[in-house]
Amino acid sequence: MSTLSPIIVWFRQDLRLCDNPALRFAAESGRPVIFLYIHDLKAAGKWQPGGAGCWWLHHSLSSLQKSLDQQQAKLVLRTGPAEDILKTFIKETGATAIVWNRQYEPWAVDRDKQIRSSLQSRDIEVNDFQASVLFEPWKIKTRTTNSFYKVYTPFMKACRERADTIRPPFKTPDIKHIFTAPESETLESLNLLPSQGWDKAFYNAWSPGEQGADQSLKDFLDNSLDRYAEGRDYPAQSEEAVSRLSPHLHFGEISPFQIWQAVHDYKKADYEPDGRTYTNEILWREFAYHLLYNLPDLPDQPMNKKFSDFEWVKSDEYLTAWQQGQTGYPIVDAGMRQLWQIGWMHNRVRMIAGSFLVKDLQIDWRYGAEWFWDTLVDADLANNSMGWQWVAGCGPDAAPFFRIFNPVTQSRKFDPDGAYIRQYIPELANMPDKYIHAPWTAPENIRKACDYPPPVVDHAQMRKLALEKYKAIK
DNA sequence: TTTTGAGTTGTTCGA
DNA sequence: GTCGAACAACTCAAA
Repeated sequence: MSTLSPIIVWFRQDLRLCDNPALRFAAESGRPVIFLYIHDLKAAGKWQPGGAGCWWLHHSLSSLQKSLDQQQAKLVLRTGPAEDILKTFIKETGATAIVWNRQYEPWAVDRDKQIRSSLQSRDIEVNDFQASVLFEPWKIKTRTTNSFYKVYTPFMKACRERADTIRPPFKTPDIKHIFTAPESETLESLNLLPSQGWDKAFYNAWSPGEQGADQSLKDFLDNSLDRYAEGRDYPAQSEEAVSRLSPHLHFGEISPFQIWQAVHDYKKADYEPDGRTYTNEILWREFAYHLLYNLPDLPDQPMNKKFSDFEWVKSDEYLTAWQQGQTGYPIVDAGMRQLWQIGWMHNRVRMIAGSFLVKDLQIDWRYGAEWFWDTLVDADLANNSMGWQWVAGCGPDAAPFFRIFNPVTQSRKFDPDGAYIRQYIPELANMPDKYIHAPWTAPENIRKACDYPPPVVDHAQMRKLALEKYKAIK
């Protein structure tokens, strides 16, 4: 029997048992372990999880509960400000140690710093771990100026030079001592699920939780990795060759270490170019965390300050049309409806839809970021902020101002037979292939037979206007 | 210090 | 139909 006082494993965005350094530390400490999740929506301020994120969180917590149950352990749920909850909880359990895995969102960094010093002043042993990024965002520095990277390619090269430091994933630990679980709130009482039924289609599209994440990775390796470099651009279901791991990664149901290892282990000889293209995406994620950590303003302020003067259009009508998938540009609308239906959009289509909001409708990228934040199951502050700044052209590694996506050209190229469009826009089911990418060019009788809106704006005209505006802020 | 080369995902135009 | 160049100028990172 253990006479040691208990240790708390504070779960946050690391809802997994495998490759979990904090959990591993606790299990190896010999102390009785307590498993805690704190529900504190206020901590993140404006960036608290949106509707889709809450849906995922509910099911991910449920999955974690089940996994712990199998180990005869219990996940304790508590609601309230993290620091208060922890202090009470420590008093209640007599714990003298706590562990967690690090987060990098500015609000989380501040919160954790405060909690760490507050607990340490009460003689609580605090240990935190690197778990959700391959490289700590303060560790990768440029050779010449010893500052953080602002351009992806050199950052990526710097990461690859250090690839040998990427550790193999840890196994799920055997937890020998489990503390008798204190009282827990029920998962239902956290109220994470929507009261209206907008989440119906989510259930078929996703399996939140660690097992679902492992399965997604396995499916991706088995079916898609060896055609990823090319296939990743085609959003139609029958051709989709992406991993769909983004929500699992966001909630930490799987770690980048597990992915890195799995990709490198898988058919080593066939690593190029698909393995490299895919791991480059993992490194894009690293870059987003690198930027967010070093530039806490990233979610709200354009990196390129000239963009503070950009004259964005204020139009509720345009914004609503975009959000509801009623712009009259099928590829854009299909993407926005996919987002609404399953809380996720294929990356190629995110770029097209994002470009359309910012360059064709000329609406401030922050409105796009907010909408994505609320509707994406993979809403992630680092990825979302960087992605929108990139598409708007104001990011530190932005697309050149003249790179404006043509929604018709993109549609023809990446959804040639319109399968993706037809899946999400049933009104266009019978539109001939010839007109599917630009229905306004169809003869009137065909157009009239479909209940689909005409284009909200003229692309060629708006492109010209956008180019002029971009020139004006120089 | 200065120089040099490069920069995720594109489009259009003219030969 | 295909192909290469132009589309600005600037900032970043490394030599």
